[in-house]
Amino acid sequence: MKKKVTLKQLAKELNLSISTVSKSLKNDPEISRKTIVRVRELAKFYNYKPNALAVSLKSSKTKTIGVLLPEILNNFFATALFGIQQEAAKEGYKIVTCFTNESYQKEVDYLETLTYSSVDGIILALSQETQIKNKVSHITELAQDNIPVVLFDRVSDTIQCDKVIIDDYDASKKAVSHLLDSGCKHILVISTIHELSVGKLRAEGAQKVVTAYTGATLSTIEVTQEDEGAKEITAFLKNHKVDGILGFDELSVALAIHIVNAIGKKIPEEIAIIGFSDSTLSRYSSPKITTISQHAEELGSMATALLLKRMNPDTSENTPNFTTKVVKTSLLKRASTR
Amino acid sequence: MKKKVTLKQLAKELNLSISTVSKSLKNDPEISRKTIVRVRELAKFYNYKPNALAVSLKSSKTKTIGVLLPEILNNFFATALFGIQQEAAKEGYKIVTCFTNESYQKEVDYLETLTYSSVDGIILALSQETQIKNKVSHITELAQDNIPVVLFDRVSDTIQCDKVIIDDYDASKKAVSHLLDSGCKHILVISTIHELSVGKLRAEGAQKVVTAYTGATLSTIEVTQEDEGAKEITAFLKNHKVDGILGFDELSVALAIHIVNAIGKKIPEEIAIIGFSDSTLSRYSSPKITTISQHAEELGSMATALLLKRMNPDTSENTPNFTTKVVKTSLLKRASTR
DNA sequence: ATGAAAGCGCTAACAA
DNA sequence: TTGTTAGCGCTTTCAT
Repeated sequence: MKKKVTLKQLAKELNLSISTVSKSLKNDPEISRKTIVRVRELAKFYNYKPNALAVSLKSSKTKTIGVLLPEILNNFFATALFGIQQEAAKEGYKIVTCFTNESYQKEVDYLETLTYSSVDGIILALSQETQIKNKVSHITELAQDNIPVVLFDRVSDTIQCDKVIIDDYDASKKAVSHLLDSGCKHILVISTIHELSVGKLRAEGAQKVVTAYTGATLSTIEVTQEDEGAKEITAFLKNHKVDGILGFDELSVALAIHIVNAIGKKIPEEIAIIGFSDSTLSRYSSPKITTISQHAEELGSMATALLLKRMNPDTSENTPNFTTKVVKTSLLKRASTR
Repeated sequence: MKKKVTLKQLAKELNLSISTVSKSLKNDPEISRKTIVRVRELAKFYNYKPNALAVSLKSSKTKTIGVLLPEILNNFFATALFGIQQEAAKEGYKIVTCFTNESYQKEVDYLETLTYSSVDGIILALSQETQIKNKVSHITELAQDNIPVVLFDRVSDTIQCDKVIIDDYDASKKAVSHLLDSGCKHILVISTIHELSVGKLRAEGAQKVVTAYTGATLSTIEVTQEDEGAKEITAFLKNHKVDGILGFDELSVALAIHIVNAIGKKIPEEIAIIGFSDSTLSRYSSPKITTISQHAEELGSMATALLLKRMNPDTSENTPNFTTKVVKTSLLKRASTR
């Protein structure tokens, strides 16, 4: 069994003191060239790596970021996570990830676990339950522990911190405008996220555009339970004229596609579909689904970059105020809209 | 700014020694009831939590599991990750996750990062490049560092460790049998994972069944580049009689669905489709796609359970030999097959 | 029943 | 140029 080599062992073998060895490995100029070379050679021979735990204990830095996501079985968050991990790795940071399953209590518990296992900072998208309850003291308290937080996508005005969001309101306007411009008169919005900040913004944006166009009707179906929602949508499509559907989230889009196909309506001739989720489903459906691209990976990497800057501030400048970065979405025109 | 409380501070405030405080918090019987109560009360008052770093340094345990995945934008691995995190959390373990993007070098690098930041164990699915090169010394060497590893899904015979896999060979037989039983005569297999262990096993299984049925033809298209693959599949379907398709992976299934729809063939009447991936695409396609369920979440949680057992062996028993758990897949019959 | 002291592996101020 | 020492926060053995 290969034991991990420590400074102590190197020092002993070289007949030097521990501190000399430590300094040599840092190329400290106060150590002689000759000694440095000797030390580094032996260190390389043994493949010495400093014990990260000891370094962390000493420095109170762990080079670890805590990531708290509402769910992972969701293209958006999975993609964001990917962006986070990639960006973190660039700077030598690791990520510890937990999933709250949209539960407030889990969010509280995991946050505690993360802070007490000493992550240097936290990236977080609020759980649905947290947004509904609007209880965020578990997050604001992090400031007292001096742990920087970056919120992304699911944010809260009550929390003072750096944030990265998309332009939900505008994106939704963009989507509805696209439908109307292509001749849709009767738009149906489907949402499973009406309780979320992003869902509300999207609803407002959609309504805004429709109101501006006289004569147009905006109906909304808020889905809470998948089966019931599916029935409701099916019934609605049978009993109302609908020629365009906007799905606010992955599940809504999936339901829309499935049901429109099931009742035998042609996409986009009879019903156009546009969605907020760029999942495999959207990309490989027939026709391919027009999508608002949320740039999830960029969202993740921007959140990480912000956090890294907050954790390692430029000594030259004074601490900048909290910013909210808004990532512009783009309309990925595909075949499900005219 | 709230500072984290330490034993030292508690001791000072209580006029006790650090060790007494430490023992009290552990309910050490050699400490008087009265003292224990006093200590615990003050600890609760300050919401004392032991510094995880210090504990880890002392105990050489971090309560952290390193997880190395080939990719995350993939329903299978995302689901497995979910299972891993859930199971780990049950025992108070955190997970540090990295994505190799199927790259050997990244796998090597991340593995080094993980081991030197002292994870207690590692859960890993080999990258594609690693399986092709069959270079696994970076993994076998972990044994020398006494870091237990559990491989899942993408495994290697060269590596001696606990493993969790699915019955790829049987699953594939099951899938092909299902197609043949329902009347398919000309089956096309599509695979983007022909270089992977799992892909090879699935290929063997499929071939086996077809060989057993005289007269049936098994054709295979191995897709390396998506666009070219799509063309190849399209051409093949035009020039050959195909009445059943088996997709070995998420992309293959997606391509199959998309192309069959695009060329206007009816599913399942003209072409039946069955796949190995239970993504949103499969579940919300019209018709819904018959799928081999890989029980990804269970795979993840089993891998974690195995690792936990290996890291915290029962003192009563002697160390068990390495095991390979095989998770039985099941056929999720849906509407894309007859 | 309580405390002193050593040590996990490292850094850094200070001494020599 | 090199070494000594103290200390990060905790556990644990061994006094008292």
